[in-house]
Amino acid sequence: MDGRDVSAASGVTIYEVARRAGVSIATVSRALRGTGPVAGATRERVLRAVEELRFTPSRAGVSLAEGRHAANGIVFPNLSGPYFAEVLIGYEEVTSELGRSVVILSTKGRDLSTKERGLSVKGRRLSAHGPDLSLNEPGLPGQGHDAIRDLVRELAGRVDGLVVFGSTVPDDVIDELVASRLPLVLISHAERPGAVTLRSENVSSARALATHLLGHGYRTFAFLGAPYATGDDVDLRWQGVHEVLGDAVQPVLTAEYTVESGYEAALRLLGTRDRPEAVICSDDEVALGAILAAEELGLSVPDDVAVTGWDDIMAARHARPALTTVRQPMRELGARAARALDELIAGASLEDSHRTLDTELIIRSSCGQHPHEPHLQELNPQELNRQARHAEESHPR
Amino acid sequence: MDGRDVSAASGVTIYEVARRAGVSIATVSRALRGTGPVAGATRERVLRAVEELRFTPSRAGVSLAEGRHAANGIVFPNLSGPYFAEVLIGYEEVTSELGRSVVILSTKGRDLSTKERGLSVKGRRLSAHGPDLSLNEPGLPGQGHDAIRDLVRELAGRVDGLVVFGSTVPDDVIDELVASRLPLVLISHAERPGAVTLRSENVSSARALATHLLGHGYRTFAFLGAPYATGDDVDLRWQGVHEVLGDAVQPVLTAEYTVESGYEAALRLLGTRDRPEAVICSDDEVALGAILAAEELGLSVPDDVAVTGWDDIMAARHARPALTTVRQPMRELGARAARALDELIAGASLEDSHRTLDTELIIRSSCGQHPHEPHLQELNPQELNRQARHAEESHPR
DNA sequence: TTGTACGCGTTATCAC
DNA sequence: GTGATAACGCGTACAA
Repeated sequence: MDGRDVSAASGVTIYEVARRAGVSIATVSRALRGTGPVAGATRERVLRAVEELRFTPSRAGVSLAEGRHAANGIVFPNLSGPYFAEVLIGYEEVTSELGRSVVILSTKGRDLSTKERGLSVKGRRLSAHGPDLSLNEPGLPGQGHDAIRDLVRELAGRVDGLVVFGSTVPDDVIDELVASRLPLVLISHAERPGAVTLRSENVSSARALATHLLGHGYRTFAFLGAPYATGDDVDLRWQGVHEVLGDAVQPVLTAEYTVESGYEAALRLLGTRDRPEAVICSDDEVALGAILAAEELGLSVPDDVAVTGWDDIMAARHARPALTTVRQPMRELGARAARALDELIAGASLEDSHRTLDTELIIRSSCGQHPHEPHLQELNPQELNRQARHAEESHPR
Repeated sequence: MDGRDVSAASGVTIYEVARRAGVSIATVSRALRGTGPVAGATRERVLRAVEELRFTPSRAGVSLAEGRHAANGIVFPNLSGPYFAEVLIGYEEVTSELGRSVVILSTKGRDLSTKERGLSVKGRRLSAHGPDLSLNEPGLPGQGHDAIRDLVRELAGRVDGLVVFGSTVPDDVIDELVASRLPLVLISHAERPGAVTLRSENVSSARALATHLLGHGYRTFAFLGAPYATGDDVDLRWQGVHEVLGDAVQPVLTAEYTVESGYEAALRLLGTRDRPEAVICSDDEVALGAILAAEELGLSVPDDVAVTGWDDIMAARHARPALTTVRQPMRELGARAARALDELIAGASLEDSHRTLDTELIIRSSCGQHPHEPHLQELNPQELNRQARHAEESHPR
C-alpha cells in the first residue's frame, strides 16, 4: 500500500527531472512535448535526466491539466462470437492509431428489464415462446438497469467519447449521456437526436434475401432469432423479410444469438412435420446452429430445408453447406465509429448524422441450387431490379 | 475546443455542489464517499445538490488525489479468433466485478523483430519454410519494437496493473515494467523473476496427446503451427510431442495461427504422396484449416489422415469430423489473471508465483476410431498411466 | 530562452 | 459535525 505513485508506477515526478537537469519544470515540459522553444543544450540535459530517472508523466496529472483523457470507450453486450470482436478490432485499431487508449465495458447478461422482448408485426408484438427468455437471475426489476447506468457513468468519466452498441444501454442512460454533451456514437441503434448513429443496412438487404429465396421456389419460411429492442438490427431484418414474405414467414425466437440457441430452437422447429422450407436466421451463429440441428434430425441442407445467416463471419464460408448470408462490414463499422467519434471530440458538430453502411448478399449453397436470374425476374420483377446485389464467393477484404 | 471538462464531460465540480448545498467541499466529499461523519440533514442537502447538478466526480481529479486509477490493462496480440476473446471475457468479467475499468491494447502485427522464429529441437532451431514469415511491411529493424514499447508505456501510465500475453511485448519492455514495480501478470510467458506468470499446462498434455495417437497406430506425424518465442505455449506443445514421437514427427510452420494459414500449409503438406498419417496442430483454428485442406484434396479425416487441435474452441465440437483437441480453460485463465493482478495491486507479494492450469484431452472423431484402452497400454504403459486424462464430450462449463 | 506561479478537481488531515 | 487547506503531478500564461 505504498501506492501513492500514479505516475506510471515509477513515482518520479517532473520536479525531480527538473532538479536533476538544473532547469524548471516548465522547461522540462516544453522539452518533452515540443511546445515552446528550448535551447539545444538544455534539451539534451533534460532528455538525459528523463532517461536516467525513467520519467513518465503521470497520466492523471496530464489529464487534469490538459482537460482530456486521451482515451475512448466502447460498450458492447459481450465478446462471445465473432461479431462484436470484429467490430472491436476495427475500433481499437483506428482509436489506437489516433493516439488514444481504448476502455471497454461489457454489459453481459445484465438485463435492461424495462424492455419487452418480441418481434414487432405491424405495431403488434409477438411474445416469445420457447425457453424462458429472462436470462438473468430473478431479481428486482430495474436492477440490471441501474447497474449498467453506474458502469456507464464510471466509463463516461474516464474517456473523451463513447461508442455504444444498441440495446446495451437503457435509453434514459443514453439520454443522460447526450445531455452531458459527451461525444457519443451509437452503433445499430435507432436514430436519436443529439447522437451520431451508425449501422449496416438491414431492411433492403433482408428484402433482397427474402426475394432470392422466393426465387428458389420456397413458399414456407421461418425467421429464427432473438430480437431485443425495436429498431435494432434483427428487428429491421425481420421487418424486411416480413415485408416481402408476409404471412408465409413465421417468427421463431431463440434465447440468444448463439450457435447453441439456434441449435435448440431449430431442433424444435424442424422436428415437426410442417416444418418450413427455408429458415432465415437472424445471424450466422444461429444459422450454424440450425444447420447442426438439421443434421441431427437427418435432414439435408439445402435439399430438405434451406438455411440462411447474416454477417458473413469466417465460419460461414467454411460451414457445410457453405452458408448463404448477408455480409456486413464489421471491422469497418468499428473503424468508422472510431473516426466519427474522433471528429466529434475534435469539435465537429456532425450531430444528427446517421450513416448506413452497405451490405452484400452472399449466395452460397445453404439456400439451394442457384436458379437462373431470368427465372427470378418472373416472380418479382421490380423488387429484384431495385435491390438484389449478389456476389459469388468474392473474398472479403 | 471547450473541452476543459474532464469531469465526466459535465463540467460540474465539487465546489459548485458545495456552494449549492451551503457546505464545504470536504463535507460533500465525505457525504458522497461515506468517509467521516456527516449529519443526516446535511447529507440530504448535499445529495440533493448532487442530484440537481448531475455531479460526477472528475475521474482525473480522483485518480490524482487517490493515487490510483481504478483501471487495469491487458495486452494481447489480436482479437481475431476465439482464444484471446475468451480470455478477455474472463478478464473483463472479474476486473469489472472488482470495480475497475479495463483498458485494452492490441499489438496486432507489430513485429517484435529481434526474435528469430522457428521450432526449437534440442537446442537447435529449425527455421521456417513455406511463406515468408515477416508479416509486416518491410522497415527498420526494431521499429515495431519501439512502437510497442511506447504503447505499453502509455498503457502502463493509466492503469494500476497489467496483464500481458507472452510474445506480445519485447522482453526488455517487460523488464522495464517489472523494474517500475507495476503489478504485472504474464500469461503463457516463460517464468520471469519479479513477475507472476500464469498458463495452461502444455508439455504433459502434448505427451498424452501424442501417446494417444500412437495408440491409434499412426507412425508418421506432422506438427503444424507457427511458433514464435521460446517458452510460449506452442513451443511447449511441440516439445511434449517431440519428446514422445521423436523423429517420427516433422515440424511444419504456418504463417499465423489462423484457419487460412492452417489451410494453406496443410494443402502443401497433404498434397504430397508421403504425407503424414496424423497432423498435430498447434491449435484448433489451424486444425480446422487442415481439415478443410484435406477435404479439398479429397482426403478423408480421419481415415486418410488424422487431425488434432488445441484449445477446444466452440467450433471444435461442431466441426466435421468433430475435432480431437486439448481443452484449456480460456475464460478461467483470464479470470485468474485478473484476480492475481488484483492481489498484487492490493499489496500481496506473490511475486515469483507461477501457476499452471490443468487441461483435458478431449477425444473426438478427427483422430480416428477410438481403440480400447488395453490396446494403448501395450504401447507405452508407464506414459499412459501417468498422464492420460480423457473425456468423451463432457460439456465445458 | 527560461522561470514563476496558478489552475485543473479531488482527497484527506487537521483544527475548530 | 464541519471547514480551511495542503497535497497530488502537470501544463501553461505571463513575466523576466
